[in-house]
Amino acid sequence: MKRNSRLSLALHTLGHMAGDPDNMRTSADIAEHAGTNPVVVRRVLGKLREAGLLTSEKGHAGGWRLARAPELITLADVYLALDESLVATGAEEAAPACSIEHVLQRKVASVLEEIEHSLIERLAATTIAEVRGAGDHKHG
Amino acid sequence: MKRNSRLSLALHTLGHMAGDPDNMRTSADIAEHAGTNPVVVRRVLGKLREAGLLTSEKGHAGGWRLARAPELITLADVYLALDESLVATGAEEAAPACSIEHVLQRKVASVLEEIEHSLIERLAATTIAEVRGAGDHKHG
DNA sequence: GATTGATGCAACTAGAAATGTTACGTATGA
DNA sequence: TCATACGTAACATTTCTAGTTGCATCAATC
Repeated sequence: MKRNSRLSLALHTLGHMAGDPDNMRTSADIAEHAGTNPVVVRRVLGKLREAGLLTSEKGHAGGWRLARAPELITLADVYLALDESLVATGAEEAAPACSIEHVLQRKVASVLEEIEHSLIERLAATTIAEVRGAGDHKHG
Repeated sequence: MKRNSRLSLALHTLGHMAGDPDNMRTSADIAEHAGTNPVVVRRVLGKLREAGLLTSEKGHAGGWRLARAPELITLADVYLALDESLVATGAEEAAPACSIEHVLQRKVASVLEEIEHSLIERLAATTIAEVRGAGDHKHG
């Protein structure tokens, strides 16, 4: 796979679940559909569970399920749950040579943060239900 | 450095140049300011030159300079020049098992493309001049 | 209670992608 | 002619992510 596969995998899986929310799915099933490994699935879905988007159950009849209606899960929820940080960079070099440098560094960082915030706002405008099927064809 | 360092380096350098557009800078100078290597700088700035944002000159008095006023260079110009693709994923697995899978894959991809498009629109709303200093303090 | 089948988690491997580095060719001005 | 700076290729290093294996834990079923 390539970059952004976590986000892609998460959206893919949630989209599936949105079509049949009561159905419990195992990580093995999901992994096969997504063409990856069950452990990878559990890793990603574990993040979503921490964020309260999914629930999981152990044992014989265990598996994964949506924690709430797909109309109430936005792409921003997913993005934030995965700790993605697409545009914002982490901590840069601590102490630059001159103070102008320092000001510029902070300015660049703040601009990028602003962009990231705009991105999250945009993500919040789309729900998993919309990812599923634009609302026009339901799954029984 | 870490991820997104190309975009960060580009904005940093362009911000510097915006403060004194007539000054010619060498990749060695820029690299020292940014705490990296001249070759890396030339790599990144080369992309910006291809996009027409910068000009470079060889030889004794050579170096790098803005190709146009910083007010006319947007963050979208920079982003696109660097061939960044933050949210959109490339080609996925070609043929999924069932057709529902196929539809869902395309749907996820199209949603991500839409998000990326929104991001670029947002980036186009900010110029290098604004990155420099929010427009209130100029450099002579 | 034993078995089966699921998650949870840790450790390790593998591979890809980005950066960093060295070296050399080419062009330009002094 | 020489010093300087870009252009580029080749290679090394680092970092990130996915993939894999193994085992503990827990719950339903036999």
